[in-house]
Amino acid sequence: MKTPGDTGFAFPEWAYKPESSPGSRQIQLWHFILELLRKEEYHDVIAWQGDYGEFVIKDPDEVARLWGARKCKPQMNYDKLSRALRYYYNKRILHKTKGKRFTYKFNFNKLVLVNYPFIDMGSTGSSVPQSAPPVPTGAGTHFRFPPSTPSEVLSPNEDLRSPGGMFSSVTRRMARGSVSDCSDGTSVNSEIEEGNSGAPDERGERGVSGGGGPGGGGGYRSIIHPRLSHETLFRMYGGPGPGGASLLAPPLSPALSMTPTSHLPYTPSPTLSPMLGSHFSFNPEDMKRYLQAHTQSVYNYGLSPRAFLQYPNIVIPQPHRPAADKAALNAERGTAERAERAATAGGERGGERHHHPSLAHSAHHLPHHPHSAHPHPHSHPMHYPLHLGEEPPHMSPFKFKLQPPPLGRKQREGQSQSKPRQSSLSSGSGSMSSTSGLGSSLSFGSDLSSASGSGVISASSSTQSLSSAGLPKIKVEPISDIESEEEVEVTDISDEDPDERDEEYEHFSLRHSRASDHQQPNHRLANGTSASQHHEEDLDEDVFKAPAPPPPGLMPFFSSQHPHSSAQRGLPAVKSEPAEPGESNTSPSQTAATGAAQTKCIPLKLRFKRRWSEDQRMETSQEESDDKKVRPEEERERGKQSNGCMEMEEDGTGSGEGDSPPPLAYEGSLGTPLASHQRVSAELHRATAQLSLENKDC
DNA sequence: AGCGGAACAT
DNA sequence: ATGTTCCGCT
Repeated sequence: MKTPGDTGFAFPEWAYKPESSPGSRQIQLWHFILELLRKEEYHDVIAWQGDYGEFVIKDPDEVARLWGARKCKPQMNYDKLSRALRYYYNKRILHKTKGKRFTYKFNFNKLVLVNYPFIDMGSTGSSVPQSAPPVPTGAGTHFRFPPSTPSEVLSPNEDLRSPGGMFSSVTRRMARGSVSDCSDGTSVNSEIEEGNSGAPDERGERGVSGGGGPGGGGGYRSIIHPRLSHETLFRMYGGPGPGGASLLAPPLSPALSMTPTSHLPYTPSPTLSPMLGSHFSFNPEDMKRYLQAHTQSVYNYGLSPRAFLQYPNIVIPQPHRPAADKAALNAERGTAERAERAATAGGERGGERHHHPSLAHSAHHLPHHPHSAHPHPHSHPMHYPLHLGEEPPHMSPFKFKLQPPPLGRKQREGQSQSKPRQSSLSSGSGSMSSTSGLGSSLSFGSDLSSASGSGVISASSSTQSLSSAGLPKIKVEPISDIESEEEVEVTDISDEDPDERDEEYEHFSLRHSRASDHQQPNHRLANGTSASQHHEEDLDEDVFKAPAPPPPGLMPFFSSQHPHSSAQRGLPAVKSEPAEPGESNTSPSQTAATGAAQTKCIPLKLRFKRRWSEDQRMETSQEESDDKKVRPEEERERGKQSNGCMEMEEDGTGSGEGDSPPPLAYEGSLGTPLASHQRVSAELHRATAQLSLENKDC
């Protein structure tokens, strides 16, 4: 069966294209870069090197060529490509490693969230290699880092296993889609494939083990997305099945598992990530680690709001807490296996720094089982989202900056002069749709929309469709606000987010703003002042600590009390409908009852605001610039011309998505009825599946 | 090399 | 929204 999704359900776009944003569905440069990085074949042109996420472009021209090929822009050169990379600075996706030529560093925090929201940062995974970015694999489980080997990333097989093994990597094989996107077939891919070739079949080939069942086996990659069996997924996420009430219960992100004790903590299957196949995937564990290590708090960073939106469940680690806590968190999910291996416990961070790829350092210990009970109040790692526990409603004076509508060049032009470049006249006027986003943002049901970006408000198409389609309810989002961020804190970046700021800020920031941080109206300041003087690091740290209000029972996420906050903002807290805000269900049970309940509530959209800091944290400090923002918005629509490039076609591998929709259930609402949940799940599944395909156009 | 503004393109 | 293309400044 197809799920509705197939048909037409609207699904969260993000699902399809995590990376790409709303508007563009094409492959994004960072994505492409990751693809290259993961492939050994390209190590001579680009490779991980240095700290986490750091990579060096050994052959700029070649990279540019490849990129140009992928985008059908033969004129591409490093100068242009680098310009594009520079745009990532503001987005925090990437940073330049100062002092090293052609060396940049990914800010996985951001990426992760975006792509794999479900990741819980709480846990750690295994060790990390060095620079390689994390790859999320499955949902729930863990993350791993792909060391330098690209291939691994691609192939999920490894995942199945455990991280440890994978590291070794060696495998390579495939490239297939690696690059993923679509078409690489064309140029890039082709090249890639050359290397190894065979792409085409990966599916069959690998075989995988998986076991699982999905239908056929499909291989490794497939394991996850395309064909995940529903069962599996469900299980993981808590399936709908008879027993599985999990869905209901805590709607968390799939990945996280539901805590409810019930059963299925995570599932047996190791990998499942929905997205894996498609683009590059990060391992969750790795990511976590990465994140933790670097950032620790999500809060700080701000993930992009969008990212969270979709996954309300994400658990974010609590802010600042010492390692210990973290560890605990991590543990939760932990698969025992990993844990064992890790054994080390110690040093996460420190270890990381090393550059050994090996996993040795990994360490995370796992203390307890995932679902076992945990004493810690707020620490439930996976399951519940972070803040739940604590989020006070606060609103603090953050700095959100709202910006007035930008004006742009267009205006400028108008005023000032004509454009130099083109003589034509476009009509300029008109269109600024962009602004819309800011203001509103309410997304209701569809996360996706928000996710997508522009969506903010949007209800636009996607949303609508949802609603219309029938999914309307899914929404789940209601809470999102709540979640929000609570923590968000600050970090330096504070400012930066111009773009999002609005949107997101509104939601969460405001709302929660919090008490905790009280400190700072402006993050930075605060730090400086009170906290410390150091630069970034301090900031981060501060950040971490800052918040912390923990009253245990307090956090009503959104539901309970939202009044103030939400009210203020005007957001409708309830976007969705069905839900349940109030109290709804909290029943549950188990363990964390309270917590859990709250948890459930978790908002869908969690969005955090601030972002990045992390990067900086590292060594370079570059951060200062946060403010900039990019955003020109103007959209003019002028004529468009077509280009003609098309080249390719790729293998088609992909396709498999149609069928099985893996359900990820994360819905978030607490009270939401099962049905809704299920739906959501289904949708998610679908989305996931599709993810793989993601791109393909050109 | 690298940065970033602008205008233009999708 | 994400690049691409130019280009001037460091």
